[in-house]
This record gives sequence, structure tokens and C-alpha cells, in this order.
Amino acid sequence: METDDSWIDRFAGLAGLPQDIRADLTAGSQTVSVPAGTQIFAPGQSADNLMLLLDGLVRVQQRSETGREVFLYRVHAGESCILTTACMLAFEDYSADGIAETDVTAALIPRATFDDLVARSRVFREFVYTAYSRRITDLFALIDDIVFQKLDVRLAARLLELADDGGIVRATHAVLATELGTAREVISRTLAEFHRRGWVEQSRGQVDLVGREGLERLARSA
Amino acid sequence: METDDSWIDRFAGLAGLPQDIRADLTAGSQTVSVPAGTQIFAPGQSADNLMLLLDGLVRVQQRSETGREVFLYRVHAGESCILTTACMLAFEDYSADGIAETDVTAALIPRATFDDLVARSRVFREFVYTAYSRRITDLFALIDDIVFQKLDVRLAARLLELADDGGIVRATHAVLATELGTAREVISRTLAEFHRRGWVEQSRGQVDLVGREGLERLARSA
DNA sequence: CGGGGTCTGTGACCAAGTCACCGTCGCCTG
DNA sequence: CAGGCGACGGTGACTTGGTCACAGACCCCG
Repeated sequence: METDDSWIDRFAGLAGLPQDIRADLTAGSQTVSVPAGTQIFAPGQSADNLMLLLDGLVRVQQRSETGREVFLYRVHAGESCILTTACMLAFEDYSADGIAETDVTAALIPRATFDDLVARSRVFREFVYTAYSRRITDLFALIDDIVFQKLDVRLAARLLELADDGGIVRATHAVLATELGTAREVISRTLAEFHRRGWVEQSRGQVDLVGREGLERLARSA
Repeated sequence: METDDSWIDRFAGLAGLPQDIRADLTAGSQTVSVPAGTQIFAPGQSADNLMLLLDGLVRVQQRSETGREVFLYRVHAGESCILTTACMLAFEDYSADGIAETDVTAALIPRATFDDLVARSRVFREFVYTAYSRRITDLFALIDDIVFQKLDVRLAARLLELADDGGIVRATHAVLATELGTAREVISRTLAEFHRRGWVEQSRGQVDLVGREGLERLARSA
């Protein structure tokens, strides 16, 4: 309230909000920060806020009865955790959990505010529709990927995605396995194969992409 | 307008709609019927109606670049095709296609009417939130299923779902393969195994479930 | 410098997907 | 009616991916 509350500007879709709505949104929401590693939401636990991510990265995954986990999607800064909140808005349980992969700052819009804004602002509704549409398209793409794409292709693509500027991926084989919904051994074997082809170097907990071109060619060969 | 326009009553979530909203919904929408086999929506083709299914069954599946298809979900009478429309509302392309598996009757709510109702009626919003929530939970369950469930278990469950009252499933192996996102040969082999165990009898284009208990035990062993 | 926990590598095995091909059945058409 | 074509189902050989059971290697910390 006091200082710079213009987090709204980080969301292109909200740019066109009329002043009064904008003010209500600011007043009716709050921003929070949590450290990396925090479990932001969990199955069963029904938070009732829509989360708009200002900074950081949130991983959303589903834990199955068998104890294993599947990666569903990541929420980046400037995106919203809208699917998660769908269930909360419907007062239903949610089966996925969300984990802060980095320090995270987010705006929280309580259920009541959200519902009010949806009712009053066409721009806000568009924003919500678009956010949904994105996520759903992504989910469909994910299913497609899981069902039809070979694992080496998927791993190559994921490595490229996860690499930092220096071409280094900081993740254990086990984490990569969860990301792709497969087993650790499979990742180990595939990475060994990538190594043989001169595409990666490995060390404990990290993978160096030294032959990006090869990986990119493979990933594109979809 | 003239006769029995109370299709609204088929949707429990819409029961509480105030009279004026109800009237606008009736006035602002239309019901249509299409025969079995009709392609109701297709990738790229942006229809702009929300579909509420009154009668029949719609299969929604995704065609991948490779030409293969994955089954995503079915819309039953009394449900809405809400995910599909998310993309339409956001004026975005949609990558799945919907096919009438039986003769289908549905109410179509045009984009403008939908948006108007969302703005004006809390009950309608709840209806929409709930519909989303259901579908999303289902999609997550689907992903879980694909990744972690063994194929024989999934096939057993699907056969039980698809069987008519006489315990007969009318579908070719190829169709079943699409349903589960696998290959026809795998279905053939698994059905052969089910036959060996005395659970099913086969004939061209159909499967008779003669040992339901066995299938149910397997399906439940999830 | 030991020692427990985490991370990675490996071999054997099983389940599932792919490829190539053939036999069968139904139906349409000449 | 014959022949042929297209859809359907079955099969064997092979590849890929997932599971299980271990065994080293590495790391931090006492």
C-alpha cells in the first residue's frame, strides 16, 4: 500500500485494467515471499488464494498413491498458478503439490477478491481465460510428449531447458527422473549415452552441456 | 423459447440460477443435435460456443504431429466441454478434436452470453469453477495413470467402463489402443492373455466380458 | 579419518512399443 | 458368383524403457 504496489504491471494481461479495479486488486491482495524449497501448496490442504508469481520458479507435481511423482509444469515469474486455484475456487481438493524451486515472491489474491474481479472486469476475465488456456494447452502437450516422445529426445529437451547460462544443469539423476516421470537408472543410462556422444560431461549433481548442438538436433528431431 | 426449454435443469450446478439470469441463458443459447460420428470440433477450427451436453457422449482426443492419437477424456450428458472452450474464450487455437460417439444433443452458449453470465451470476461462476476443477483433476489422474499404471490394469478398467449392460464392448483393438495411448499389438496380446485367464471372449470388433470378477480384481489392484 | 547418507553405475530381467508380415473376414463391385 | 480390397486380428523378432538388487564413489560432518 505504502510504496510501489505496481506488481500488476508485470502482467501484460492486466495492463488494461481500469483504475478503480486496479486499486481494488491492489487493496484486496498481498505479496508474500518464501525461501527456496518451501512447499507452497500440498494435496488436501486447501489454500484459497490465486497466486501470481512475481519472482522465482514454482514446480508443480503430482504425487501418486505409489509414492512416485510426476512433474506437471513450472510456473515462471509473470505467470499464475491458475490451475491449482481452480480446485480451490470450487472448494475441492487438489491432488498436486507445489514447491518453490528458488526464492519466490508472489501476489496472493483471496478467493473473494478474485471472484469479485471476475464479476466486475472484462479485462480480468480475459486474463483468467488466457491463463487457463495456456496451462491446458501445455498439459495436453505434456500428455502427448509422455505418450509419444522417446525418452532421449525428452531428456535432451529438458536439459536444454534447465541449463543455466554456462550450459550447466544442477540436478541429480533422481530429480531429472522425476521431471520426466521415469526411473533414475534410465536417466543414468541415457546420460551415459549422451556422454559417449560427446554431448555432456557429468559430475556429482550436475551435468555440463558441452555439445549443445547434438542435444538440440536430437530435441528438434521430435 | 416456445416449448420446454428447461435443459438447464439437467445441470445440478445451475439449479440455483436466479430467474432473470435463467431467462437470459435460455434466450442467449440454442440447442443442437448431431448424429454419431460427427466431428464436433477440430484443431485450429475455433468455434466460439461453450457446449453443455444434454444427451450422448463426446470423445475428446489429441492428434499428435506423428499422426497418432491419445484419448483425453469423455464428456457425458450433464457435463460441459469446458476445457475446450477455454482456448476459444482466449481466442487461442486448440489442439484437440472432439467426436460424437453417439447421437448428441447439446446446448450452445455463445462467447458473449457466456462472458455476460460469468460477470453477472455468482452461481454461474461457481458452475464454471466446478466444471474446470473436475476436468483438471481428471487430467491429472490421467497423467498419473499413463505414467505409473501397468497396461493390463488400465485395459481391464477401460473394458469395464466401456461395456454395455450385456457385458459387451464394441470396439476394435485399434480403438482400444487409441483409448489407452498404446499400440494395437499390445492390446491384442493383452486381450489374448485375458482370454487365457477366462475373463473375455473375442469376436471381430467386440469383446465379451465373461469373467467380470477377474477384470475387476485386476483393475482394483491399482 | 572414519562412517552414514546421498549419488551414480551396472547387470539381469520383465514389460511395453515397434516393425514386418500374414491370415481372415466382410463387403463391394464387376 | 468371383475376385479383390480394406479393415481387423495374430505373431515373431527386436528395441526401448522400467524394475530390482547391488556395489562403488562421493560428501559432509563429527
